[in-house]
Amino acid sequence: MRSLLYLRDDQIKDFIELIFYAYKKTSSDPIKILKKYSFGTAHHRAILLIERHEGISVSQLLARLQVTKQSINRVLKDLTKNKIIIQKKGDLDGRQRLIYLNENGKKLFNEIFYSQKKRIYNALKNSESDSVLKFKKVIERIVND
Amino acid sequence: MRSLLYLRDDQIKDFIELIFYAYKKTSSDPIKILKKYSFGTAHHRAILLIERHEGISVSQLLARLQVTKQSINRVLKDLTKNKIIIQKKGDLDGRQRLIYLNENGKKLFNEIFYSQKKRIYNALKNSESDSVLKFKKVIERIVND
DNA sequence: ATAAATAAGTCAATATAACTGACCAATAAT
DNA sequence: ATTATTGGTCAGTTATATTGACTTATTTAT
Repeated sequence: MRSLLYLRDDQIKDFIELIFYAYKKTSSDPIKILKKYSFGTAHHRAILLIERHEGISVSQLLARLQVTKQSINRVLKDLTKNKIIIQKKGDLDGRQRLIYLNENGKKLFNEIFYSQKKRIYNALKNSESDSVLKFKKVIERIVND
Repeated sequence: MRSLLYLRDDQIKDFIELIFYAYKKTSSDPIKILKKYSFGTAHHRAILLIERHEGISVSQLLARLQVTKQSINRVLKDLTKNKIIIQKKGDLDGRQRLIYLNENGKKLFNEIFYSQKKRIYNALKNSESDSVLKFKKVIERIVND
């Protein structure tokens, strides 16, 4: 196996470190906003997923967040109490409780998203579209084994 | 402001989601290995940083992990007890306790790294070097505001 | 030489976010 | 009618981090 310059161990270690900091930074931006509701990162990730997949079921949310039922339930309770989400009984499958952001929730999402968008936008605006698309392709390959 | 295709809100939301999964996946690969020592993600991140910066001081480690002194101390105690690291008094500044992996620690690091490397390597091996370099540039821009 | 600042470590109490395991109710699939 | 699935819940536990106060050793500044 050729030892390609861009695949040397040091480069790969760099990538692992960078991925950690990228996550850390993009997820820490909205913390001040979420604190107003005493929400944490668990609530944050749930809100992002619900916005991207309106009407998602509890088990789908569970699979995406890779946490347990007990864990997600605490979060969903908090979000419901604070009138961020509503849950509707599924039409096709009455066992499911499909989750939607309500008006309040959409407002909160936009606040959160704006704080994260700034970081990503600033990072990408000076890159060529080619770089951005290639970035996306590579990160997708990392995510999907 | 032009609404560039690759900078639309949906794309940016994709990126935020992808960064989360990239982090989640690269950090979950080594969990089985770490469980042998009853180490968690806190120990994991410390080991990675110590390997990349042999002789790092406690306060530098602290700053990079962005946790408190009390928090890192629990981890360093565990790592010392399990003979993963050693701490040496600094030559230039005797107050510092510089941290090094010992032989055992290097072995553990290699085990961990190999499990993560597979994922990154497989993702990158079929990409052109150009894509990989551009990926790195973009993620660096995301990390450094 | 003495005082102030810094690096590291520690004690105690608390918060949070997750976990395991067991169990139940409603609904769907066979 | 039986079994499987979706979701919810109770109880107990673990991992990781926090705040705040305090100590020791060492370095820097006056």
